[in-house]
Amino acid sequence: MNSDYKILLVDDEPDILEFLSYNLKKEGYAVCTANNGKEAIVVAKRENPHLIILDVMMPDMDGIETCRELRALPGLKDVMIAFLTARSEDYSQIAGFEVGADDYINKPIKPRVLISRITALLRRGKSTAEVNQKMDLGGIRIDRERYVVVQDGKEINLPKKEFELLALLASKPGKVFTREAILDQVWGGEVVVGDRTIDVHVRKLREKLGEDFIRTVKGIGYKFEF
Amino acid sequence: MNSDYKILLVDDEPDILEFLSYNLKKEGYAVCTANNGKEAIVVAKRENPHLIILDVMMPDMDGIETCRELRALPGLKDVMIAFLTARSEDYSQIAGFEVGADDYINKPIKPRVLISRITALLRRGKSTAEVNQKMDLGGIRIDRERYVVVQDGKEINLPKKEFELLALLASKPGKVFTREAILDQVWGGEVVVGDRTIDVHVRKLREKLGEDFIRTVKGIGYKFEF
DNA sequence: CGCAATGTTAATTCAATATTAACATAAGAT
DNA sequence: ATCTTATGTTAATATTGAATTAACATTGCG
Repeated sequence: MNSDYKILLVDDEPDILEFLSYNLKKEGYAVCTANNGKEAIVVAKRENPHLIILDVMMPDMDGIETCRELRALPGLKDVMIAFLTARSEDYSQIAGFEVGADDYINKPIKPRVLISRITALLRRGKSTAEVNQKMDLGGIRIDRERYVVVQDGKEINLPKKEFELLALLASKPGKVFTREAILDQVWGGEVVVGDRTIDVHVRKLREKLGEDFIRTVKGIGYKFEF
Repeated sequence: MNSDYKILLVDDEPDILEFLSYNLKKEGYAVCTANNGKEAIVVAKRENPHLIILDVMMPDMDGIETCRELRALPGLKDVMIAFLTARSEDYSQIAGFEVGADDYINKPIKPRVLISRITALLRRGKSTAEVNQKMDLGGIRIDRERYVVVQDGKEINLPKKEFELLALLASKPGKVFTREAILDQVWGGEVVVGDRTIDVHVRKLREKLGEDFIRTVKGIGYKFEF
């Protein structure tokens, strides 16, 4: 489903906001909006969208300027940014790309083109967004891309099941995962394995990482803590 | 200097080819041309350009089809491809993005916009394209241009598949590439070859470079490390 | 205490990968 | 074209190391 993606629309004209919002929601995207540049920055910080669509012509702070400020925010380095321009404004295409835009979209907007364009943009952005699947907790970093766990700078290579188990527990530190849930997530629904299997994997993780990271909650399951 | 970048222009109208070529060369880009889709594929394979600009409307094989075939070539996964379209042909924008285009450029073409656009495109592609020029890692240098691998000063000639496999793994040292990803990148999407084929190529690389450069991550894939 | 849940270790099973050699195909040479 | 060699692929078999289990030990809560 497209709702994996959140899109922030920024335009001073409510009609356009409405029109875009309607079309994007219909495709299943999560949509949030802002009426001007200042608001856009606030919302962007809060919502962390995957894509921001900026009208170039706006009072006070125009799209170019907004884009520049957005790009300066640490968390928003990897967001895709597209500009909305009137067909004739060539100058803004130039300025836009210089300021770090990923695409521009001409008005008047045709829904089919819009959607197609956005799909392409998000697909392109995915590569970098996906890379950031790293977690960092209590001196331990789980690096999915390289498939290693880094503890105090040392790389630890874990076999698949151990890695996935650790990743699951660490994905919500403090939360207790029942054995059932663990089997379901790490092993996959249908697989049936013996009772002691999880314990053994936990043992190995404790050997490799230290005894204190995974805690047993008797009668319930296991949790990661640091 | 811009001449780090090679651009392939494809159009059936000599005038346009001439016009674009002139403007791009003036900016310092290396330019090569083709008059139709078939020719484009031949030239692209030979020249390995960073960016291909394709006219959508061409006799025989149109831009969309050409793009599809280009994308299917293993060596050209990372090329940037831009389409040249008449302003009205919205349909081609849709089809174009679906087929893996990175941008489209409207006719009539204004030099300033063209250059700005191309700069942006190349910058975007840089991450992957530039890396593929020359990499230097742990005593190994991969020289795409000369298609050789240099290890401790010695030149090693690798067959195509071995070279591409090594180049892929080395393009992101440490990153684990799944077999699926490897097949997709090195062999190309449609081709179906057995799983053991990859192993055999890995073995040959290990024979030639040493056992320790390619590490297998059981259940996941392979990674390059040094 | 007694019992059920969890821990531990080592042995076993099993699946993924490695290896080799045979076969197929493409590229170059004559 | 035909021969020749380099490259690519497959199939059969071996090997490795991860995953699982079995057997027994320990814990901790009612």
